[in-house]
Amino acid sequence: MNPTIRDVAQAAGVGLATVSRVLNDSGYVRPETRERVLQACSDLGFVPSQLARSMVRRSTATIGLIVPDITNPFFPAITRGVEDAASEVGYTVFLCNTDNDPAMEALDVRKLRERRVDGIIFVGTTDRHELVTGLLAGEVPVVVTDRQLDDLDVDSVLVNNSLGAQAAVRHLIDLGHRRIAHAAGHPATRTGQDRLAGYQQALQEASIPYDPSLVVFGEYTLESGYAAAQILLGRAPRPTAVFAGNDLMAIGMLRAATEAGIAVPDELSVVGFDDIQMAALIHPALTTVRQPAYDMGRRAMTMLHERITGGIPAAGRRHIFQPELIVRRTTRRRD
Amino acid sequence: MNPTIRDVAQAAGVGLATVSRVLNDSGYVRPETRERVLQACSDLGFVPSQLARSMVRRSTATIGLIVPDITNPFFPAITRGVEDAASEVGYTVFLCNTDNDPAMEALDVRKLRERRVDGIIFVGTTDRHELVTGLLAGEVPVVVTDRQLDDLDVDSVLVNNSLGAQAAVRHLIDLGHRRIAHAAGHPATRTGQDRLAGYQQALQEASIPYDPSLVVFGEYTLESGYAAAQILLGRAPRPTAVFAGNDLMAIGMLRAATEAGIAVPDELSVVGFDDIQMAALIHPALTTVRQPAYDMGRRAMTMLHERITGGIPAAGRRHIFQPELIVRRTTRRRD
DNA sequence: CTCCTATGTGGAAACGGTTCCACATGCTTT
DNA sequence: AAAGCATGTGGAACCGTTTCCACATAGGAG
Repeated sequence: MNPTIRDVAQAAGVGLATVSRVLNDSGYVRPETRERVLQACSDLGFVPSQLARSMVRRSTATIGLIVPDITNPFFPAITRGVEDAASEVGYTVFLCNTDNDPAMEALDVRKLRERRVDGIIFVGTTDRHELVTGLLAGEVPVVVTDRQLDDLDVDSVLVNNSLGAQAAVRHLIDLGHRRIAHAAGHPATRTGQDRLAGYQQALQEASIPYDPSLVVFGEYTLESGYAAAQILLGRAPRPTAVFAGNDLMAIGMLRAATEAGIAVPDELSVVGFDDIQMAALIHPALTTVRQPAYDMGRRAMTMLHERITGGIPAAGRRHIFQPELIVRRTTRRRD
Repeated sequence: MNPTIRDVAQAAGVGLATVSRVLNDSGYVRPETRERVLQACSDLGFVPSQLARSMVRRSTATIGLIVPDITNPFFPAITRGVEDAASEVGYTVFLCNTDNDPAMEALDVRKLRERRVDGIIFVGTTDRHELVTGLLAGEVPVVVTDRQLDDLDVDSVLVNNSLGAQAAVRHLIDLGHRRIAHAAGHPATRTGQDRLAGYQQALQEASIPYDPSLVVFGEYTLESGYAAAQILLGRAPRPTAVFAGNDLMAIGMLRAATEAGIAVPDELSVVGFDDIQMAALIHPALTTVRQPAYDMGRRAMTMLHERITGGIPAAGRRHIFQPELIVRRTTRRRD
C-alpha cells in the first residue's frame, strides 16, 4: 500500500497540514522542518495521490483528446502537439479513438466527464453539435480542431480549407490543366464541403465551367481514393489533373493510375491535402497542401488551457492557420 | 457545479446507499425505487465522479502508455491496439511521449503513479531497468513491449527479432547476394543487437564471412538511414544488398541510393523491418519483415489486464510473436 | 508593558463516492 | 409462536488530500 501524507507526517513528527505545505510550497514552513518532511517523503517512497488532491481542488490537470483514429497519419502529429503543450503546463492527456462513430464519441465524452477532465479537445470528429453543446452547457471547456462548427460559439483551431483547395486547383490551372477532377472528402463534413467549394471557386475564377461528373466523394481513406480514381479516370475525355480530398486519397489515386498504366505526372497531375510525412516519401513525391498539424495541436492545447484558467472572454475564439501549397513531383505542365 | 449522489438521493427521496446500489447494480433495490433513482439521475444530469469512486475502490480503471514518439509510424498501430483492448474492459489510457529521454520517462512514470494508474505499458523505451524494477517493487503492474529486459521478471510482448533478421538476410542470400551490408539500429537497444545477431547468424549459416566494415549504426530514423547509406554505398566493392534496422532507415537508404544514381532493386536490394503502412506505399514497394504492431498492442493490454485483476502466477510471462517476411519490390535476384 | 504582525504549526472539515453494518418487513420453516 | 431467511433501505465511516481556522511564539512599535 502507498504511504499517505499521514505516514509522512508521523515519520517527520509534524502535522498533516505541515506536510501539505511543504508539498505545495505554500504558507510558512521552517527550512529545518521542510527538510525533515522531505527526508521522510523519500524514506517512505511517498507518492502523493493526485486523486485526493483533485477531489478537493476540483480540477484534475487532465484533458481528453478525441481523435477519429490515431492510425490515420494525419493525427499523430496533432496528438503530439497537444501532448507537448499539455506536458509543459503539467497536464496529462487521455487518448480516445472514435472511428468517427457518433455512439463511440458519446461514450468517450461520458467517460471523460466521469473522470472530471478539465477540458476536451475534439479533432476532426463528426459534427455532432448536441455533444459539444452539452459539454458547453455543463461548463466543460472545449476546443475543436480540424472541424468547423459554424453555428456554435466554441473555441476552434482551423485551417482555411477553401483557400488551400483554391491554391491547389489554381496551381493546376496555372500548369495549363482545364479538365480537373476532384476526389472529395465525405460530403457531410465541413472540411470536405470547404475544399469542394475552394475547388469550385478556383474553376470559376478561371472561367472553367463546373462539371459535376468530375466530382466523386470518398471517406479520406486510401481505398476510397483508389475507388474514386477508378471512376474519375474512366470519364471521357479523361481528366488531365485531379485534386484529392486528402493525401491518403491522393496516394490511393496514384496507385490506381499506376495500375491503369497512366503515368504521373506525365499523363495525370495529382494534388493532395495535409502533407503527411508519407507525402514526401512516396514516388513520385506528392504535390500537396500543407496543414501545420503539430502546431495546430499545440495551439488547440494552449487555447484550451487559457479557457480552463479563465480570463478569456466568453465568446468562442478561432485560430485559423493558412495552408501552404507544397509543389513536388506529381504535378506537371500540360503540353 | 456537478450534482452529487446526495442531490440525486434527495430528489428521488431515498438514501445515499440506495443510489449507489442502483448505480452499481449491486444489492437489493425495488424495481420501482430503481426507476425513481434513474429518473432523478437524468433529471439532474448526474455524472458520477470516477475520482471519488477510485479513492474508495483503490483502482482507477486507467492505465499509462509510454511510447517514444507517437509520430513515429510504428507506434500508432501499437497504441491503437492498446486503446481498443483497454476500451473493451472499461479502461482509459493516458498517453505519454518520451522521445527516448530517460529523464522524461522518469517524469512520466512519476506522473502516472501520482494519478494512481492501475498499470503501465512501456513500448520500445530505453532500457532503464531501475525504473521498471522500481515500479515492480511498488507493485505497479507493468508490461513491456518491443523491448526485451532479460534479467527482469516482467511481462513482455516481443517479436523474435533475431529470427526476423535471419529471414531477411536469408532472403537476400537466396537471391544470390553475398556482399550484404547492415544499417543497424542503436547498439544500446536490445532490438538492435538482436537484429544484428540475426544478420550475423544468417551470414554464418551461408558461410559468408562477417565483415564489420559493412555494418553501420543508426537511430531508427530516416535521416540516420540516409547517412548510413552514404557510408555503406561508398565501400568498395559496393555491397549489392542491404538490410536496414527498420523501415524508416530503409526508406532513408532508398532515397540516398536514388540520389547517388544507384537503381533499386537492379543495382541494390534493400530489406526493411516493421512493415509500417508506408512500406507498401512507397516506390518501389519495400520488402520488409512484418511485425504485427496492432496485435502486439492488444496483447500487451490483455496481459496487463490479467496482471491487474490477478490470478496470474507471479513470474513474468512472455508472448513472442513471429515476424513474417514480406517480399515486395526492393529485392531482386543478383545476376 | 501591551499590542500587533510575521512566522510557524496542528486539527478538522470537506471533496463525492462505496461499503459495512444495522434495522425493518414479510415469508417460510420448525 | 419463534426462528431464520430473503428482500429492501438508510446511516456512518472511510479513501487521501487541501484549506480554513485556531493557536503559539517572538520581535518591533507605540
